[in-house]
Amino acid sequence: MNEPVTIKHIARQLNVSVSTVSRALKDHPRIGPETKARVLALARELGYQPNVLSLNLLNNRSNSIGIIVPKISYNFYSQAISGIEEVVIAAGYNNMICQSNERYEREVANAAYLASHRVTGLIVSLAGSTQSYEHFTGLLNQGLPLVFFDRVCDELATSRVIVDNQRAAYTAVTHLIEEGCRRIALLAGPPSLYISNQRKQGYLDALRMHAIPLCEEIIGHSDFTEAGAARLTQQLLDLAEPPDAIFAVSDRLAISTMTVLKSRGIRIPGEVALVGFGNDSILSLVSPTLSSVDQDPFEIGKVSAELLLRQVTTGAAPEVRVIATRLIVRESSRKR
Amino acid sequence: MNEPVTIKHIARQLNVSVSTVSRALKDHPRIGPETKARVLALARELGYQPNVLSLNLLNNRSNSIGIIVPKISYNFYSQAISGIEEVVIAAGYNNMICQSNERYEREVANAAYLASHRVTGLIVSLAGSTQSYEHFTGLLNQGLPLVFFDRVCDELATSRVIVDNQRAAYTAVTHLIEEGCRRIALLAGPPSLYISNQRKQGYLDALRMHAIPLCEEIIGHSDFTEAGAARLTQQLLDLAEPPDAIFAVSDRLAISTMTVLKSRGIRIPGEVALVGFGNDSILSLVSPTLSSVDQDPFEIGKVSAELLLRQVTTGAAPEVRVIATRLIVRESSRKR
DNA sequence: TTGTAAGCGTTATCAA
DNA sequence: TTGATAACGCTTACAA
Repeated sequence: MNEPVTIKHIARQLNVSVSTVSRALKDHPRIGPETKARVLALARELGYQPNVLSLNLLNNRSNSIGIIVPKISYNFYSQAISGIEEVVIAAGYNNMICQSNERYEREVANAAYLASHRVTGLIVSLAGSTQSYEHFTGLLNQGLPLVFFDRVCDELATSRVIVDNQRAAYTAVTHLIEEGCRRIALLAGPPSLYISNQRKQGYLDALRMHAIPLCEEIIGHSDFTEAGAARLTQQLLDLAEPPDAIFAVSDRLAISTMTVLKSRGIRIPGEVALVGFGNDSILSLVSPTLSSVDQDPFEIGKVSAELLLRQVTTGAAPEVRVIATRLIVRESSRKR
Repeated sequence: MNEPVTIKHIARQLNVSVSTVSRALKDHPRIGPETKARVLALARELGYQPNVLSLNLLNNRSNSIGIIVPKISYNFYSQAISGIEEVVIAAGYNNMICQSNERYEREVANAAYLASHRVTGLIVSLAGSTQSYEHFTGLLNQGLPLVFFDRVCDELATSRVIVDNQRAAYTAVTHLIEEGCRRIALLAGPPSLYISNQRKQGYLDALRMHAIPLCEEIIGHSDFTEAGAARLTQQLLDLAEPPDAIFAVSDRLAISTMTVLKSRGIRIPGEVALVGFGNDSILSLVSPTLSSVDQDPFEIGKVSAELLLRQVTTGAAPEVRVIATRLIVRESSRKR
């Protein structure tokens, strides 16, 4: 039960003051070379580790970046986190990862937790149920740098890293139209989320551009959960006139949809074509392989971290970055 | 840029001392009801949030549990983390999640980072490359409660949450034998890892029990990466006498193996049967669906957290828990 | 070159 | 019932 070594221990053993020890350890100029050597030697011998808590208290600021994502188990987010991590660690910071589990209350708690730890900045993707942003406005007013990615908040003047959701959705739906689909259902996300609306807008654009009449009954808003997607899919299939294609605004929804389609013996893409969003690594392994919009989550994470660190170190203004997407066509939507 | 409110601000505004404010906020008995009301009112109005850093420094202990896993993107670990989180949050703690990325150096850095934040305890699954444990022995000697799960260290006297790897592997290999396979390859993990050896032992047991001769050339040790598994699979298939089944000690390895088999046009399970370990949610979606050993990662996480918290609160002794597994037979190993 | 002392935000102890 | 003070580990003017 040897308790942690502090500079006090070192000072006492060496019969010098704590400030001398501090200076020796910090490469301070005004210190005798011999004293310095003695301190460093003993510090090493005792396995001295600076107490981060006290340093953070002193600076009123920790050396960590806070990350809040809906769920780390979502492939997209764990990859984005890896991207963030690469940049953050190279810059000498650490990161504190939190998941909201898609719940607003957890997101609020996470934000408070990270703020109370005086993180250097915050990188956030919103929970599906989040509809108000006071838990962030307060922090912004305190001057805490904040970067949203993927599920961003467009009401706050922060950096944002997004893909061109509207264009990507437009491309995906146009692809379905070109494959001959005419009754294309949309499996959307919660209307409260910006990206959800953007993707829906792209869907609407594509229909309009190709003079396909809009039909509200084949547009379903999910809560981004598998269960919700499955329920909506069942409803779509039970319609008098079921769709001949489904565009799901996330891969998890698409997978859930696929499971339902298969369980009802519906051929993909023969009877119903399917396109997802996110290009999860799973998609090329399932059968049929699933078409999707590739978003490069690792890159999105990296850029998010870069924007945040730039804001921290150079005081740069918030910035919006749009990352390129591309449609990956696989079996689930190839009808000819 | 309004800076965080402290008890000093409140004290000054109310013309009382900081200790009075502290007492009011902490429901201390010796405080005038009127003063208390005034303090609470102002604290609420100003949006006072206690400074966690100073509290942690004072107690030399944070209110968080540290978690180190090889990769949060591995389905097994993100689910285990969710299990841990459920218990930890219900008990009023937070958690700090770190990933070693399978690298020993990151694991050491993570351990130091979490220790320096004076986490209440540590829940760890080892990196594939970890072969020495000094980064943990020091912390143990400082009295930091430590629980290993999944990839545990059997050289340290800590709590451990594992499955009966040897028995599970035995069952899986026996299943392959019963399906008629006679030349069963083992795709093992790094020999430095305890679980890797346990699973290998189960494999050996099964062969011996069924009088199947052991053949060293069809036993390959991977580093738990997809690339490594793919390389080993290629080698196995290039043998003069390739295997008629492969038992991979992790689902990621199995998936990688499956990809190679498919790319070479080898029928599963017709020519080569395949069984994985972990029962990743992906397995029922791939084609053919993959047999695997189910480990219940959520439960493993929960139990790990429970053991840790018990140790923290009641000073209970370290304990080893074995979680039940079951073999899930799917298409990839069903030959009749 | 080294030491003293204040301070970061909070709580606990002691005194008033 | 309240206030002053020390302490947690560390850094940094300022003094010596």
